[in-house]
Amino acid sequence: MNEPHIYAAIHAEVLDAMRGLYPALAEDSIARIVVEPPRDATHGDMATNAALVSAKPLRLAPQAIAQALAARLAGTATIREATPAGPGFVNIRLDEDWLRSRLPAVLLSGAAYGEGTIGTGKRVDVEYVSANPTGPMHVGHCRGAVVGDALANLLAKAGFDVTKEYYINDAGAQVQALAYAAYFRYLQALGTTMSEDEYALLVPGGLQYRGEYLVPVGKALAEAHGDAYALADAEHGFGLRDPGEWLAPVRAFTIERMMESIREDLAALGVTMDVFISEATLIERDAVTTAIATLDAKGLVYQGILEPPKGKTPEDWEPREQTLFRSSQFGDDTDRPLRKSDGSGTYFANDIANHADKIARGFNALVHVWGADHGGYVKRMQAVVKALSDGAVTIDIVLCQIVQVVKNGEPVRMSKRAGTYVTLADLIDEVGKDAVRFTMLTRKADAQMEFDLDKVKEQSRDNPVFYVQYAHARCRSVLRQMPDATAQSLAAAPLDTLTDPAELALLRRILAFPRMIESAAEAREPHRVAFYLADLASDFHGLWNRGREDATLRFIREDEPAATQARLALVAATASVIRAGLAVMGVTPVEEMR
RNA sequence: GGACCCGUAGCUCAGCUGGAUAGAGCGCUGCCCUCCGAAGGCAGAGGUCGAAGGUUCGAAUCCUUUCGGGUCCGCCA
Repeated sequence: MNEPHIYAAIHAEVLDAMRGLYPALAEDSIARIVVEPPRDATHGDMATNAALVSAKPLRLAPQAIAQALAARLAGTATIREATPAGPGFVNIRLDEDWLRSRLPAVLLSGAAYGEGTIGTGKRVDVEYVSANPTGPMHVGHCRGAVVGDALANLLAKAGFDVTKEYYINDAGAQVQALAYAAYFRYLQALGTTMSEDEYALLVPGGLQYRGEYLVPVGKALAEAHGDAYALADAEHGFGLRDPGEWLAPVRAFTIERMMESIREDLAALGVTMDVFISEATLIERDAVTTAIATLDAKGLVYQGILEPPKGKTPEDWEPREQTLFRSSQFGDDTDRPLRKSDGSGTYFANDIANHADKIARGFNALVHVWGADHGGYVKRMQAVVKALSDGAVTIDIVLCQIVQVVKNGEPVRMSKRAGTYVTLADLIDEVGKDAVRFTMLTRKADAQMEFDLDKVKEQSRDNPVFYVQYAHARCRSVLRQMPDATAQSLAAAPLDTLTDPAELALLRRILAFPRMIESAAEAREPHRVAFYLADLASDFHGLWNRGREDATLRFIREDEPAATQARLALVAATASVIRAGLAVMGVTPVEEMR
């Protein structure tokens, strides 16, 4: 069990002090007290708003409370100095001995450092990727995959019991069209002379998926079933047999193959799912009907007619009575249809079943990572979860904005026809899995991103992938020179020689890691890990560079074995924290730069 | 027409859920390598946080309006 991190420790001290000073202070005011790093580091290590938030309930001047609080906090073993400031802040300067004393625990906990407790006892389901199984994954899926995976890792790090989930859209018209496309490749494998365009005229919706990736599927079908699914045809050799005789098995076979390739792509990206949920299976289990019935029992389903969409009304719009869900009662703009005119469930209805299933599986919190094009879907899904769980289950939806791939300063156009379609596998081949993952996390999810293929491979200060990896490699290179130093031996080293501002800055950064994990998890923002690591790397490189001008600041000094041990402890802790952070991001640390 | 996301230094972006004099990298300017850790280092300039109102002790952050950019918008998934 980790001891509380430094912010939690000081927060507890501040609360104690406030309770001691003002026994009458209500708990809801106490709950608003925070301890944070001040924006300006010259103000100290931490600052608290305790006086500001309790001034009104106590009917006292904030400055007076700040005075009293500062007096009470100063001079403990942890706090060297507490001073009232500004409108009523109390600035806190930590005792440096205390800070140094926290380092051994970092070394000893190793990869576990930063594990938090905010998620303890909570089960969270993170659903991401969920690409339709109609073809290979492309860069458009990539950001969601990385963000979702890192977010899941982050939540696990913060103490949640996490399930990584992939929802397979294997029920609708898209996979039907996919099956027809695979069937064409099957006929080709048998030797049909029919052209794509001829075939397109024979099947509903035409030939929608013309990619080469279905060729092996067609071959496999031919190997497995011979010509049993085809019809001898004088003109082309082989032609279309009644779909009733082959469509279902061909569809199942093709989806299975597509999912295999998706799993491979994900594995190349370092993503492994815990659970795959099939939309078709939910329908077979009658989960959709059941879920709608549940909503109906709550009085949230009715027959009604929707207003036409505002603005551009579709040509063929006509008012129609439909089965609707009252999502507008939960903040959605309008109610939403549950059944198509043929009586089958809409995609939305199926997704309601999916969420009812999640809730039934006992999750306390649901998280989705979606592309920006699903933005319009957010409110209705939140409405569903609120309605089904009576507000007991939380749902957070992280929207990832578009990624623009740039090469040689030119945007790469995404076009299947022009052959400039960038698959995920291509991207990984080009820059490597680690660079892809790290780079995808160097923007917050809701900002658009440019993925510059050249920049990502660049070895310079402004490429954070390189910069962070380089810091780790430098740490490892120093440690390799002192092979006797282990985490255990370094954890026992006296640290009182660590007094240089650059050393202390690095130490403070290391000690801030658990708090960063906590707040990033709470905000569902994995990109913060990347920014933290860049800052940590910057502190480390800064210290390294100091050693260039001032030889007494080098890590290894033959004449000063004690100081060397202390610095190695700092270096080992730095490497350890970088590894812990990269682990959350799903990036493999490097031992040396090449 | 409506919904959602973004708008912060010349450029690319952070800003820890409302805190103090708004930060980083790149670029720019000026210094620093015959050698010792320069794929670099140090210092400096650069901002009415798109605009206008509002909420309060306090706003880049919350609300309203508005201007740009993006993603979408009834039985598609």
